[in-house]
Amino acid sequence: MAEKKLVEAITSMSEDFAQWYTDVVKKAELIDYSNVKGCMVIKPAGYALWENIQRQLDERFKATGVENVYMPMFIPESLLEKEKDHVEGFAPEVAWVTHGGMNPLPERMCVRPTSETLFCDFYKGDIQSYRDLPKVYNQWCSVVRWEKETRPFLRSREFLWQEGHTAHATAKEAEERTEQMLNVYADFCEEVLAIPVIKGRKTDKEKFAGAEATYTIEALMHDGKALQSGTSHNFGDGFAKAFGIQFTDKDNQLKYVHQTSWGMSTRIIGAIIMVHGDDSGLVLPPKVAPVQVMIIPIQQKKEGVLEKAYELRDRLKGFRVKVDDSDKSPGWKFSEQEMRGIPMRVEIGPKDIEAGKCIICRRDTREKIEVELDRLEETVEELLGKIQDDMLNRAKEHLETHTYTAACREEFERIFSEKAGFVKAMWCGETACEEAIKENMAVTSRCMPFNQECISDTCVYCGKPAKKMVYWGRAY
RNA sequence: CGGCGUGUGGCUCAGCUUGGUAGAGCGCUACGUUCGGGACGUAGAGGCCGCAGGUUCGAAUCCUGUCACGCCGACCA
Repeated sequence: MAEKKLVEAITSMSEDFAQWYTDVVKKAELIDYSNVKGCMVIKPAGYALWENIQRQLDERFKATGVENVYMPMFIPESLLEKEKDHVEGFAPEVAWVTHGGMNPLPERMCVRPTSETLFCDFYKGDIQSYRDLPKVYNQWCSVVRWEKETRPFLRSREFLWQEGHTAHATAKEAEERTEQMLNVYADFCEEVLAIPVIKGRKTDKEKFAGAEATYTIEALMHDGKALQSGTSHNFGDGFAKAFGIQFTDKDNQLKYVHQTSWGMSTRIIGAIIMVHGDDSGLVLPPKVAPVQVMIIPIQQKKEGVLEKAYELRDRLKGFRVKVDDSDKSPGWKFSEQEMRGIPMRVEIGPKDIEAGKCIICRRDTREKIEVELDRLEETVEELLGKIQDDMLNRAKEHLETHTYTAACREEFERIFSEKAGFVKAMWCGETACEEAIKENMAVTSRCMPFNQECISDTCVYCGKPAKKMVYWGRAY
């Protein structure tokens, strides 16, 4: 990032990454802070981004047979308490509703931190026969978790997400669905958001409260910290037993269903910012950018300039395109377009019109390209595709060059003291060892990747026989 | 929940030590000149200084309390 700094309003990444993040979120006009700590106003630019994520993810869900539903936002305390591990996991961070108007409620209710219990309660009554299975439901909603420390998108007290909840006749089918949805997330991140991810399984310590197995996709941010970007849980029949969700199978036996849940939240917007952003602001992959092309007229008061800009806009109707016809100076508009992460801008002024050309400037590389006006549509299409591909490739390269391998404890500790990124290392499989690593090194296990490698025979930390290769890192 | 910090026009902040007419820059409005990397001039509008007590002839400034927000830790998507 040795580029010239064009705008003072954004702190540079190298100076203070956290401040850079906050500056970008604000200057790109994604959110405003609100009067409630940890709750944010998502502004048009931020919400349009979420809508694009939502739409494309939803299409991918539906292609696998998912149906959307909506559950209540309140959970009676008695219902939340039905699954022991689950309530222990979430109790510290739920918000309680105790009154209706002036009157105390007979039973307090929490605002959903996640809706497993609600889906289970519903499924209990809705499922009788194997013919009622599978249930493959999803809801788009917000949930509330009363976090102590909050950051826009990364950790807010209320956040938007989707939560899928499925019920199946067999353990095998549930496991398949769990993995299938993890793959949907991973493919979505890579193909749409240009974010490469590591797919794997969480250790027992890190898995979801009440789950038998949690799968995760982990992405690496620009500062070398990890971000869990989507999760998929296999509950086995644990919730089914706690809630009594039974069905009569073909063999006339009463059986418990096997369940899964999976979610992706507005947190992914934080990942987009921290994977692709630079010192000039946000950089959006063309496939999710609410505006893909900003046309900026130069000397727009001169005869014919604005008209030409509108004409180009009309010719680019197949893309998400806008003309910045405000009366700011061109330099201002350039900076504005860059801070907002709009993938491409078209500069058009009297000189260009005379020459039958325009200037296209890529947001990701800031490369300026002179384009014949009659080749505009094809050039824009080609360049948007190239930007998308290049962004993924750069992110992949960053992931690769910031993934290290440690064979022994000395190496493990040295890498984390000198570098930021993922470290692949062997692990004995014991929670106590994992806790010691966290305690002493402030490093957590991110996942046990599906693509296992054998780095050594012994645990990188305690030296006992190794069971799994683990990605370790510092996480958001 | 612990540590640190901040509350003064829309925003960023100065003023507070040593009490005495509420300030600057940016933004905003109007008009004009500009326009290829955050242009400029002129004229305007906009504030009971987070809130509540107290001290004082007099409080943005001193004292007490309180609330809110931000950052960093512990916990979590």
